[in-house]
Amino acid sequence: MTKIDDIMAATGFSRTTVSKALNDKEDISEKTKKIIRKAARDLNYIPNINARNLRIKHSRVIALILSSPSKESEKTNTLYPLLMGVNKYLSSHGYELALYLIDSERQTMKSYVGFCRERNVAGAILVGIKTDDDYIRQLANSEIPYVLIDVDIRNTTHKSVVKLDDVRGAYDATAYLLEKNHRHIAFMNGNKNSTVSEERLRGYMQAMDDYGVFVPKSYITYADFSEDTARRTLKRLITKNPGVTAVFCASDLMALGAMQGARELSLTIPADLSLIGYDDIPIASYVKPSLTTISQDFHKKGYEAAKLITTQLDENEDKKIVIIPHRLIERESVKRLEER
Amino acid sequence: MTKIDDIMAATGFSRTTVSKALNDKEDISEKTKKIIRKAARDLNYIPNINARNLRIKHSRVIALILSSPSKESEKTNTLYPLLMGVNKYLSSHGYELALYLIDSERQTMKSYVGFCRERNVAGAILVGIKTDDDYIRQLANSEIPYVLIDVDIRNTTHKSVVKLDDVRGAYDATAYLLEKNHRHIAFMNGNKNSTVSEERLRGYMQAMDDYGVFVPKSYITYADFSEDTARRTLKRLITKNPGVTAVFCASDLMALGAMQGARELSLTIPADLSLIGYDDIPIASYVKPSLTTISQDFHKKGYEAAKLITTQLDENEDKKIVIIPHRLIERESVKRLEER
DNA sequence: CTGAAAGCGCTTACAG
DNA sequence: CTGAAAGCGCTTACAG
Repeated sequence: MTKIDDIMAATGFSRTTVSKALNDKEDISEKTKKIIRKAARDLNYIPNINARNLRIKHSRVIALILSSPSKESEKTNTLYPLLMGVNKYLSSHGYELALYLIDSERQTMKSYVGFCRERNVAGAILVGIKTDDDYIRQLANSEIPYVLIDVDIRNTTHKSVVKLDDVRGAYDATAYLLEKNHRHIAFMNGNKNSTVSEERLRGYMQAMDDYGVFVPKSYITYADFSEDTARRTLKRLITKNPGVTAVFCASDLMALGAMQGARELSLTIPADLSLIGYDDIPIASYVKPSLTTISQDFHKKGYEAAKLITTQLDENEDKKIVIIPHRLIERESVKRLEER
Repeated sequence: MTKIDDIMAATGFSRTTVSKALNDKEDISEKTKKIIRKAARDLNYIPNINARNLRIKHSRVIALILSSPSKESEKTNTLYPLLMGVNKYLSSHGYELALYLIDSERQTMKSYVGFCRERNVAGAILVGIKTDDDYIRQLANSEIPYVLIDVDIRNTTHKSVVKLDDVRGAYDATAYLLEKNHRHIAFMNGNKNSTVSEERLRGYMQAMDDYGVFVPKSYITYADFSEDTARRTLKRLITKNPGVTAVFCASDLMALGAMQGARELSLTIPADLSLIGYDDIPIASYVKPSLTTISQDFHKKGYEAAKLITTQLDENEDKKIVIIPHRLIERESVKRLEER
């Protein structure tokens, strides 16, 4: 492994000059830089990042902290494009990525903060953490800059978040159903401790309210973003409320479970029951009937989060909230009802 | 940030002793270790990995090098479970992961070797690299230990590989079709420069041969693992060979494309044409008709690759080839033909 | 525009 | 069982 001293020996310049030339500093003449760069190339020089980071006392690495129930995320595949988005921005802006996957078996894992400190990360991106997560508070209280994806820590105005306008997204989904003349619209939500679920509930309620439709308490259910829970929840919901003509599910995976549950009740979709999802995962367009849903751009989410954290670091930009646009994808799972 | 010197000051022990105690070396008394560990905890000590790696001149980081045409892999979602598998093994064995995603726009990227050298990685896992890839040779010629997933470098016996028995997998798929009395079985392969494609072709040919079925040249097509190419390829294939009753596709994604192509030809699956895939991606069980396929365990692939590279590193174990089992999943896309 | 020197936080051969 | 000292490969204030 060649190091700076080898280039120093080869060119006759001092260690200082070699280092500065390699880093393209202003106070080195072009001529010198050329000589040194050539020598570096000839000697196949590759800088030692550990030494560099140790010396400058910070690094250009961003931690991406993913908390994912693995089984589910293998089906939804939302994290992979997100990861690609983060990587795309980072790798083209001289940053590195440190992945921290939170396993279901949490015990082996150090805290995020420990992970970040150990490797001197410059900043962190947190995704899919529940609002009641303990570590998230730790990070918020540490000196490590971070941006949140889809989460929102309460009682703190000083933060950066990348998210959808989930109130609006849920509103759009519900309004779509209402426009198709559905009135008995149930809502299958995810998890009470998740920011997106809270917002989607608000959007649903608001749309129903705007259309002057009363929402019975029993229309609102929670299935924890799980496919199988959704299947069982749907059966219970419809059995208790046979009048329901449409269900808005807060995720496509739950909509898939609901589809299965409906099948088990011998209900045809959309003839007997209309379904609308959220996310637009790949499976959504392949199921029969294909799933009408609110589409979101996971790649962009990751990309924007990476951009946000790095510009905050590099340009000392202020913390802010970035909204990723969503859009309704009309497919086959919703039926228009006759006006009464 | 507390460092070793702070613990040294707090406990009165030397830097050497503190370091050794923290690393649980044998030649430090239990009593001393206890004192030092407590101080470390109290002071919230977190070791600086950069300093450590710099000093020991190697690291416990494994590079995972993924080359993925992003659009396709968002649908197949095979890389995410693989990543989880790698991470699971590594994180529970004191190793770290450095992700290197090869973008379609290659130009910005350094070579793998450069990436690995820069951060002093202990070893690398390469997945999905074509056999004609240039960088792969570079790595093979470097001193960096590596294991390959699904690829096989020719003319080198000294290597570690994690893969399926793809000859057998393809054989099983083809034999299944033959057992269902199909005789006009076409094969839609991936890419000529991929190890898996070569093996799957061999398996297909071998099965056809074992059953004494002649294979016309025009039955063998290549669709580059792309869904849309598969769609077009199937239409061309069937138009040219209307006698074909079944197609074995070397990936589920291609089978999905073939399904679409068949639909465009007004062919019903499996009534008019039987289809079998490879991989068992999540979508396979959700399409209508659901896809009969060869299932592989991507999580295990990653896990085993990580295990292989680290045991080679730690225990100086020999290079070897690990075979991940496959299994045929019977679903709805294949029809049994009447015996003639 | 260039160079000598110090130091980032750790580990480890060596001596006792 | 413990410690003093050197050094991993870099960057950067400082001096010239």
